Amino acid sequence: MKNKKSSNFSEWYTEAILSAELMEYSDVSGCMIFRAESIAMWEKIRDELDKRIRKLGVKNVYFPLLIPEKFLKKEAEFMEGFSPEVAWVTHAGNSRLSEKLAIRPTSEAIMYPYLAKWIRSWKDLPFKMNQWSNIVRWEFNNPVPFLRTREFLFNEGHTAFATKKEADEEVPKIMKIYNYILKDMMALPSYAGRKTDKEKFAGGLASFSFEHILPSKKAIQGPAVHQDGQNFSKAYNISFLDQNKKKQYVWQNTWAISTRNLGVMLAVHGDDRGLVIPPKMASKKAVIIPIYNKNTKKEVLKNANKIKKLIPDSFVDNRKDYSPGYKFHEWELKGIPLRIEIGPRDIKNNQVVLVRRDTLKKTQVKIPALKKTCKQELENMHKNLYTNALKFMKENTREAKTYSELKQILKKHGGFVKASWCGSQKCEEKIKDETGAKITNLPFEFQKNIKGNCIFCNEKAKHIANFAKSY
RNA sequence: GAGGCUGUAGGGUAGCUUGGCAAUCCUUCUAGGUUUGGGACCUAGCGACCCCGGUUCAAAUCCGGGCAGCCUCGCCA
Repeated sequence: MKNKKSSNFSEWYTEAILSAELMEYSDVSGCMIFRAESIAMWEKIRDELDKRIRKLGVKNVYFPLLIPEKFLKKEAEFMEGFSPEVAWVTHAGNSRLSEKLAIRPTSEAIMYPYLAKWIRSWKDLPFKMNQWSNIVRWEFNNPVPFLRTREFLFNEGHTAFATKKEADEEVPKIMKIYNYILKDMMALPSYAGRKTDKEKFAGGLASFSFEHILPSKKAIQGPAVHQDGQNFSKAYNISFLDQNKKKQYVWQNTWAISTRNLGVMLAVHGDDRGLVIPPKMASKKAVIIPIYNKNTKKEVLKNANKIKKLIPDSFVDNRKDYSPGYKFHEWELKGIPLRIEIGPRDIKNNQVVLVRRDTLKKTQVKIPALKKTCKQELENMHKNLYTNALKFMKENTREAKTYSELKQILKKHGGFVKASWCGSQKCEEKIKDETGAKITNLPFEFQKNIKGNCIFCNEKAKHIANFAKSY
């Protein structure tokens, strides 16, 4: 690694991801190549989410990539929110298409006309579907691996209910699943909360999100659940006859987690030696590095292979012509959670040298205890990564009692700033204009016993908001 | 979409101010040999001036335009 995380985060991040072979730039700016190891991580998220949403009765579907322009225009606010970054297909071969087709920036517009067709009766509800898709949002900002790619992957859950109550009840269930993925798989802390009306999803009623902090002390949005209310159902005429034969519009939710979160995870946990993959996200959890010479080679390799069988998701790096030191560096860069070194000296003592990627601490472990120790160390590593990340987030969450304090903290430290807010969009906008910080969300955990006055207008405060400059 | 900085082999670089390149060094890669407890060594080899124009006898170097990367700002997941 040429760059240090602490002194040059952006370049460290790009260097680590490219050299760990997770991603490659393609010739189309912003459209990046997700290489095998990053897709393997994405698949872990996918599998876990699938497993959990299936239990809620959600079924996977697949809708077309291309959306007719007229579909997209049905919901005005939504269209307006996305139109600057929609990519269009205008030609087939040399002939111009009679209607241009949008490459989906998200799938509401292609899904909902058909939902309108499929949902007729109260018996058709609730209707719960999910799609794993690639979408294109043609941003004009600098693309950054995972964090900002023009094409990215996400899940998009789309559910429809007969009543607002049912739609409301789904929100915490989905939030809980996302929280599991963030906290228990990716070792990522976050502030979960409600978006303000200004920041919510275009065309929706309310949005709930998880907000993370990057090492650069900027906030970045994680997964989100949007309550669309009846905005889309009215625009796309998704209605049903209720038990009283009365026409009703459905209440809808959408929810998503994207490949951006992989970037957040890599950025948060990595160090000056490269990436650190949280154990539950690593498809290879341990690398076994044999150390031998001509005379001991056979013996060492034999023992290394035995250990491979002992430790789940481990592999032996038996490449010739690479010194052990070279291999150490390579796997540290790639972030494999555990390294097991085994050489003649270890074999003699019936032990190995175990090194954890996060602490880099070496311990000698007797082979009979190795399986258990590895399992334990992987758990400890997960806890340690989460604890450190949480500590960083908390250290970078400050409280502002006055507006000038807010400005000062943002300027001096960055990160999140807790401050009381009256709830008016006017104050929110003015603060954003003047400081560059927006309300990332209104964290659930901050909303108890609200006292005091709005930091900006001094009216009675309704919320404690998290302000931050965001990615 | 606006501004600033940058662009030389797979990666990292020297050269650019003052045009003379037939392009420096390290690393990776390929072949062979010797090695292997924290990026081993020897020998041989492959590999680049972002693109398009212009100025000039001559352009990596100067000029114009594009594209791409990095950093701010707006927007987003």
